[in-house]
Amino acid sequence: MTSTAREKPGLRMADRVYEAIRREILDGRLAPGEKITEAVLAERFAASRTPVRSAIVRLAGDGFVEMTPRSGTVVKRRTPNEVSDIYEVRALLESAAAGLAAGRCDARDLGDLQAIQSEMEAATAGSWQAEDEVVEKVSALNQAFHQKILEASRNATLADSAARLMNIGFLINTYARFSRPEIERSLFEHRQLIAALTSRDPAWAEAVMRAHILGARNSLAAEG
Amino acid sequence: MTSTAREKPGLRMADRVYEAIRREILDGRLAPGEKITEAVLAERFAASRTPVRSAIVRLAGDGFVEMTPRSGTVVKRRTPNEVSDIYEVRALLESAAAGLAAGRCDARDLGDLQAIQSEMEAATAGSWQAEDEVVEKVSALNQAFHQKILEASRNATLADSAARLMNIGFLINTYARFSRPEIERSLFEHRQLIAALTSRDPAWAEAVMRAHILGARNSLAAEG
DNA sequence: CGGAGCCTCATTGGATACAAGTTCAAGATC
DNA sequence: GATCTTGAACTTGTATCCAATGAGGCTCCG
Repeated sequence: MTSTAREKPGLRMADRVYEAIRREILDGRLAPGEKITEAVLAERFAASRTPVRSAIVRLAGDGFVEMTPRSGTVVKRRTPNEVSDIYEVRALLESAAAGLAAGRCDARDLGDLQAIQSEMEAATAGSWQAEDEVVEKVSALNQAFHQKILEASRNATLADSAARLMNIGFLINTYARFSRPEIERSLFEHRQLIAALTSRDPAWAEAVMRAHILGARNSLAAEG
Repeated sequence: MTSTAREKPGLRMADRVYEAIRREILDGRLAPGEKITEAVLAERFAASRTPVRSAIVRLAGDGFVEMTPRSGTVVKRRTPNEVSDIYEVRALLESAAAGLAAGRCDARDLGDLQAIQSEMEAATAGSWQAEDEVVEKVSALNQAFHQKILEASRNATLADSAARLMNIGFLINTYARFSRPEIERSLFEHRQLIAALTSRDPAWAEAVMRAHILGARNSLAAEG
């Protein structure tokens, strides 16, 4: 897996820094184009430059930042075209994953997916929460849903390639992607996806997933 | 780009070490499962542990090695199934790239491809060379050919994802993939690919590329 | 007043020193 | 005899230190 670290969370400073910087980028607290200086981050996380440096190297490998040899590191900018390209490749990979999953998933997978779906619907229905919390929760569950399907494809390489792109894609305008109408659409399409997987229909699953992702791309292009 | 460094090649020790280790893995001089110790590599490359460590972190990100927190690093093993999975995803990505390239490539791209093809045929025809040299040359040209088509797809994300897999895939049994009959088949299919691109036929290009890669997977499974 | 060259300074890259954890083996105990 | 314990050496992870280089500002000249 590319970026899931489930080891004891207090041990490697480099990992904590990696996650922290990644979160700051995803949250927009580190804006695209912004310069990153190792010493500043080191002080912010109460660490030395060594683990910060290691984290930055990893982030560069994941495509979050860009290191230029002796000049410095900046958060990578992405043009609308690049974003569109990312979604295109995601559509390709994840639709293939959905098709495979339709032929390979078991009852447990389907149960997990249904559980995620239920939680997502509950989170959406809960109108007492602040909209920000809803968006955050939905975003996390959405990611879990897609991840689960990738797993169910039983092709680790495919899952990893797609997960990489998912992570990068999520740094763009989460709020536009999860406005209320978008959430409704997402819920509907996820239901379809579960139906397709349950009925073991690869072509259907593939098509729904492709439509799901390309639809997201389109709404992103319209609003972003 | 993931792993192309075209800056002045004497400046960053970390990059030189990265390339060196990567080559050793691709050449099989570092075997899958073998343990990597930073101090050893540091001495071998006349460097300190710092750049070696940086290189290892990058290699882990690229999927060449596996770091376990305080235990050590080993060259990643791949089961035949994983290899098959890699080829499956490559087929998916590169066939899509070929399809896009058919609609987007220009005369310059086609010229470059033709040049690579000619060089490859020349290398094959030259029977005075040692077989090892032929294989090495053909392997490099083959990689260049595929890379060129990825470029011509004009989708950097797609190109990067596929290139990543290509690099990983090439560490497996280069010699089986480039036995004489395989080279002949490769040359033939590359010719078809150029024809499809030249006639701007996306469906054809896509199909040929898919057949090309899945064929390679099959012959690899048969011999490896 | 504007531009080119130099110079200082901030920042990155590498080396070394140190701390902490893991593995492996030898020994003791059941 | 097998297993658990304990200890020592090795290896990784982090901190600090030093060198080298790119960037920005300042001055001097046109």
